[in-house]
Amino acid sequence: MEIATKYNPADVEGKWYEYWLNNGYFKSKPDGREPYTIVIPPPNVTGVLHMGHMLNNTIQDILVRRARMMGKNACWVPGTDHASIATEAKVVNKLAQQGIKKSDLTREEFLKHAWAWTEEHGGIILKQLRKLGASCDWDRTAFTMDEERSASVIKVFVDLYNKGLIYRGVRMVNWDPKALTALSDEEVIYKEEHSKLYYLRYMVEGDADGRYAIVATTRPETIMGDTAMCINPNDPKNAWLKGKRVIVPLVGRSIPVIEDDYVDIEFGTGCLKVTPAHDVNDYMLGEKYNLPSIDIFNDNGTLSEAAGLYVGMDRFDVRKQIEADLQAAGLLEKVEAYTNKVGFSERTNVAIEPKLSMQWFLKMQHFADMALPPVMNDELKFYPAKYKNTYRNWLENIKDWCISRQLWWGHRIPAYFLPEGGYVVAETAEEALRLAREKSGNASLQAEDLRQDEDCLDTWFSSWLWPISLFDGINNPCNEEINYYYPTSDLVTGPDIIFFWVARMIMAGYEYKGDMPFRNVYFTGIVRDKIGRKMSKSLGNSPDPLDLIERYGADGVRMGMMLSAPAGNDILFDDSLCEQGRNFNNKIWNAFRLVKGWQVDDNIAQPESARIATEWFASMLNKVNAEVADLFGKYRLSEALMAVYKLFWDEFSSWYLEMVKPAYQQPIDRKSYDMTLGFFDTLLKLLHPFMPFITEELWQHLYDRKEGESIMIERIPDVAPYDEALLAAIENAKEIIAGVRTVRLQKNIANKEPLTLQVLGTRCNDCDAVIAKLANLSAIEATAEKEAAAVSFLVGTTEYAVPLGNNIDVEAELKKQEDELKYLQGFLRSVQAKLSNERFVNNAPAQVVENERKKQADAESKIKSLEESIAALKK
RNA sequence: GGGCGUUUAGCUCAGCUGGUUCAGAGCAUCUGCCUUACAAGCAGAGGGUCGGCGGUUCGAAUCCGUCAACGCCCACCA
Repeated sequence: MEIATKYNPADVEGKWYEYWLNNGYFKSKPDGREPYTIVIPPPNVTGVLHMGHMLNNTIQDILVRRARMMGKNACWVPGTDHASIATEAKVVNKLAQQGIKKSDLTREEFLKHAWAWTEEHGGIILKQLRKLGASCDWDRTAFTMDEERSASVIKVFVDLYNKGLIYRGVRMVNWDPKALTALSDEEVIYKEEHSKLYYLRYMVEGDADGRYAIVATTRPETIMGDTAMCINPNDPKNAWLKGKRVIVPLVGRSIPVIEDDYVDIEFGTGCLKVTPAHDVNDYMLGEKYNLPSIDIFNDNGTLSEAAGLYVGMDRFDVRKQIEADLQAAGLLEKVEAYTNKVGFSERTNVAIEPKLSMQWFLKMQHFADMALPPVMNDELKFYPAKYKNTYRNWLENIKDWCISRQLWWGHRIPAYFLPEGGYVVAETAEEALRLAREKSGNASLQAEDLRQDEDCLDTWFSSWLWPISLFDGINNPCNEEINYYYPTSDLVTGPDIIFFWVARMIMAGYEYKGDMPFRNVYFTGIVRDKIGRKMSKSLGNSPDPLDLIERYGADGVRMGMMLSAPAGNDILFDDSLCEQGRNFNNKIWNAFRLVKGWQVDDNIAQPESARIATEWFASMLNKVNAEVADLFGKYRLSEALMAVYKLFWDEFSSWYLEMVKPAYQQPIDRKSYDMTLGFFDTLLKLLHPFMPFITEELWQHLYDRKEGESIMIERIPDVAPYDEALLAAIENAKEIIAGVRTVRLQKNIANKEPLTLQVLGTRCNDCDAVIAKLANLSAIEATAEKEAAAVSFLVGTTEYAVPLGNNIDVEAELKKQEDELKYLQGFLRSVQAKLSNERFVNNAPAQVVENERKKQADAESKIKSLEESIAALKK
C-alpha cells in the first residue's frame, strides 16, 4: 500500500466512525457478559461543545473503550439535559429579539417556542461528540424531558410527597430578579464586592434632646422594610436604647428597639436594622419576635407599592438615590468603604434577593443519612479521595432543597389546587380529580375546577434520577435493563457539581434502587489556559474544540488533553499539548510505514540480534501491559497513557525496531517479521482507547482484515509474566550502546564507521549481538588490559573502552576519569561512614545494611578499575 | 470564620506504609546530525539544598510541629 509520510487524520476519522456506527459496535444489550456502564453527564440540550466537555468525554470514551476491549459489555448512554433556567433564558432572549415578551404568551405558546428552539439547537452537542470519537450507544440517547424521564420525575415527586418528604411552605428563598424564580442554595454564588457601609441616623421617638441611634447597613434601600431595630442586651453603650422606639429615616415610621444577642456588639455601632422580608437573619429575628414583615420589592427587583417611596425604581438605583436623599435630610452619619459578600445567580449572574415566598421543598436529612456512609467507607469510591471531605461536609450540614422554580420550561409540579383551597398531588389530572373529589367530599368536582401549580421543578430534580431513569428503572422497576446495568460502573464529572448532581444521584439511588448509582466517581479538573485562567468567552482564551480537532486530529487532541490530566487536577491546556499528540500519531504512522515496507524472505534465518530483540520486547510488552492495567485500576489515566507512549516511542521505535531492522534494502526473516506485526497489533490495542482513529486505521492495514472486523471489539491481551533478567540485560546493553554513541559524538566519529569495543574483566551479557548491531561494532572483545589510546566508560561496575588510535585526547580523557574517581572516592567515604556507624548497623534492617555493603564493594571495584585506567593513560 | 488541598528541574506533574528502581517522567532548553520510517525526526547533554525553620530517627522529599505562599469548598456578621 502507498502510505504518505505524514498521518492525515481527516482522511480516516469520518470513515471509521461511520464504520463503527454501521456495524453497531457502540450498541449494548444485556447479555451474559459483565456489564460496564457509564451514563453521560447530560450537557445542556442547546449547549455547544467546549473544552470541559472535551476532557470529560474523552475520559469516558477511554474508560468505555478499554472496558469493551477487556471483554465487558460496555454501555455508554448519552443524552441531554433540559437545563430549565438556562434554556428558558435563551428562549426568552430570542423572543425578546423578535419583540415578543414572555408575559404576553400563554404557557402553551411559550412552550411551543421552547420546543422549537430545542429541536433547532438540541443535540448539536451530541453530534459534536462524534467528532471526538465518542463510542456512545446513540440508540439510547435520552433527554431529561422526554416521555420516560418526565414520567419518572412526576412519579418520584408524587412518591416523595406521599412519603411526607416533600412539603410546601413560605420560606426565605434566593430570588433571581432576572429569571424571576427561586433558586436553591447551591445555585447562588457568593462573590466579594467592594461596596459601602452606610451609617444611618434613627431618631429616638419622643427624645427631648433629639438623640438618635446609628445603624450601619450595606443596604440602605431596604429601610422601607424595617420593622425593628435590634441591639445586644449586653451592650452597655446601647443600653440607653432599651425599650425605646426609633424612627426609620425618610420613612418616618416608628419601630421598636428589640434585644437579641445575635447582634455583634463590635460591628458598626452595635445597632442592627431588622428587615424581615429581605434578609435571612432578619427573617429569623422576625420569626422569633413576631415582627411584621414588609416586602418592599417586586419580583423583578424594583420597589413595590409597599415601599411607599421610590416605587417602581430599580433596587440599585434606589441605593444611589437614597444615599443622596439621606444626606440631604441630614440622616446620613457617614459612609465607609466596605467589602462584603453578595450572592449572585449562577445562571443569570444578577444579585439574588432574599425573598419570602411560597415554594416546594424536599426534606434532605433522610437522604443525607443514606448517602453519607457508603462514600465514607469507600463502598462507593471517589477519585481523588479528597472530595470525600467536601461531600461529608455538605451532607453533615444539609438543608432542605427548594425544588420549585417559577419557570415554564421543565417538569410541571403535579400539584392541583382545589377551588375551595387545599391541594392534591397526583401523577395525572384524572387521579388528581379523584383525590380532589375525595378530599373535598364534592363528587361533582370537574377537571376544569382544579388548577395545576404553575411552577416547574428544579432541573436537578430530574437529573438526580439519571442513572435510574435512563434504564426506565423508576417507571418500570426491576426491568431487565435496570437489573443488568445498575449500578453503573464509573461516573466522570467535574467537582463543581458534586452537590448539585453527584450527591443527589447517590441519594436517589439508595431511595429508589436501594443501591449506589455508580461504583466509582472520577472527578476531572477544570480546563484552564496555560497561565491558569479559567476558560471564558470574555477572555477569549477558550479554543473551539472542533477547530482543534481539525488542526491536530481527534486523536491528537484527545492525547493532548490526557497528557496532563491527572484525576482532579486542573489541566493547563495549551495547543502545544495537541501538537505533542499529533507528533505521536505521526510517530506511530511512520513506524507502521517502516514495518510494512519490509520485504520478507522465508529462507533467511533469524539473526541473533533479532532473536534477542523479539524475546526482549515480548517481555517488555507484558511488563507495560501490567503497568497500564494497574494504572487504569487506580484511574491514573494520564500515567497509563504516558506508559504506553514511552513503550511505543522509546522501547518499540527507538530500540526494538532498530534491533530487528534489516540492513538497507535487505529483506527481513519471516520469524522476526511475524513477531513484529504481532507486537504492533498489541501496541495498537493498548493505544486504542486513547487514540481510536489512527489505531483502527493501522490495525485494519496490519493484516488483511475481513469486513466487519475492528480493533475496537478486539481483546487487549491479559496480563502475563515476563522475563525480568532479560529486561535487565537489555537495559544494561542500552547503557553500553549509549556509551559508545557518546564516544562517537564526542570524537565526531560517523555511525557508519565500525568500532571495536573492549570489555575489561569479566562480564556476562548475552546481548552482544544487539550491542554490536546498534553501536555498529566490528568486535566486542574481553581483555585484561585495554589499549592505552582508548576512551573508556563505566556501565555498572564494568569498564568499557573504545580504542581510537591517535584520535584520543589524553588530557581530556584523564580529566574525565579523574573527576569520576574523585566522585567515587567521596561516595565510598560516605558509605563507609555509614557502615562504621554501629547504630546504623545494629538498627537498620539486614537488607539495608547488605545494600550498603554492596555499594561499598561496587565503589571499590570501580575505583580500582579507574585507577588502573588512569595509570595506563599516564604512561 | 471554619474545613480541605497544594508547594519536587524553566513548565506540567510522579514519588504508596521513612533506607540504590530516591532525587524521577514528559515537555521545553543546549550540542551534534537532512543516517534510506519519521526534522512533527535521530543521537547525546545539562538542569532541583524536594517552600522556610525546628523536631523525631542510625537515616527524612517521605513522619511530627510551626511559619509562609497559592488554590478550592463551606459559613447569616448587618
